[in-house]
Amino acid sequence: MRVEIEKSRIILYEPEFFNIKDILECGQVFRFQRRGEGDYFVYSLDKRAHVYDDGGRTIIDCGDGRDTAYFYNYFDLGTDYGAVRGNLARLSLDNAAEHDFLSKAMETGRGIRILRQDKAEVIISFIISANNNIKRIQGIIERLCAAAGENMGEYYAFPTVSALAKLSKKFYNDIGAGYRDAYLYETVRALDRGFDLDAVNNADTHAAEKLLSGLMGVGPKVANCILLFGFNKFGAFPVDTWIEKVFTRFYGDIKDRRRMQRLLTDRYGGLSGYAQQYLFYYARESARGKDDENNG
DNA sequence: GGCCAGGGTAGAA
DNA sequence: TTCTACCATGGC
Repeated sequence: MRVEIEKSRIILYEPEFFNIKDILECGQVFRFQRRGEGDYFVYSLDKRAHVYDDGGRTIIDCGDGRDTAYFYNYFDLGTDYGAVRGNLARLSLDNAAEHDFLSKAMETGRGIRILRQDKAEVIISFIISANNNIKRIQGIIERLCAAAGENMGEYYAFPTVSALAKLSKKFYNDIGAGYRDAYLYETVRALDRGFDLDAVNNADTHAAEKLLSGLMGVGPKVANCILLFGFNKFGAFPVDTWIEKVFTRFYGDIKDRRRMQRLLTDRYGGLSGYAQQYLFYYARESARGKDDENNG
């Protein structure tokens, strides 16, 4: 993929492993808006990019040019996904059924890239995500931004940690967070008091998971999401209800999520996070397909 | 209208 | 260390 960087735009020519729908709708990020086919706004912290397909090109319009480098890093444009996918495919060769399934998943999610998101934004977002559905998660985050984020004119920024720390537990309840209100209230205060994100960053995946678990509302699954999407530790493998469904197809007798995670990370090692995203997206998209069949 | 959603916590065993 | 009850809310 040829990447051309202008002042305020990044242009991708014939992108084989960049598809904005796959990237945004694979569940790693909640702040985006679909404008049409292959045409999205995506928001990160106080920034916004307009990403759209234009013939054989994809344009990433970063606004006024201040944020071009930010979004180059955000979309992780330096990583060679061809190489990642090749290596990943080899890791499941000893299990034909799983290999076949992962191959289909990688084809369905051909354009997925794992974003490099802001750590605090990911922590807050995935605490909200627990035992929740994506539509509702998006609504809660939207109300959070509108109420506590800076007004950027056409949209609201994600609130800063210090702004969040001024909010009451009742506030989180009022925006619809349900019983996660206390988790958000406590964790925001911990972050504001200087919870050591660098220590998490410098730790290996397992130690980092333990550190994050010290935050209220962060259990094994949410911690792995934070590690993958916020710290880009690719040895992480979040096991959620969708991964559970996939897993049961191949290892039906194992019910425990921690054991599933261990088995999968043993197989996929430092590429676990990539495998997880392909599998999650494929599982969800297939379920959507079935719904469409049932409804029509 | 009941089941489910990118589960976690606290307390018990 | 593992098991269980409980948790708010809205999408579908």
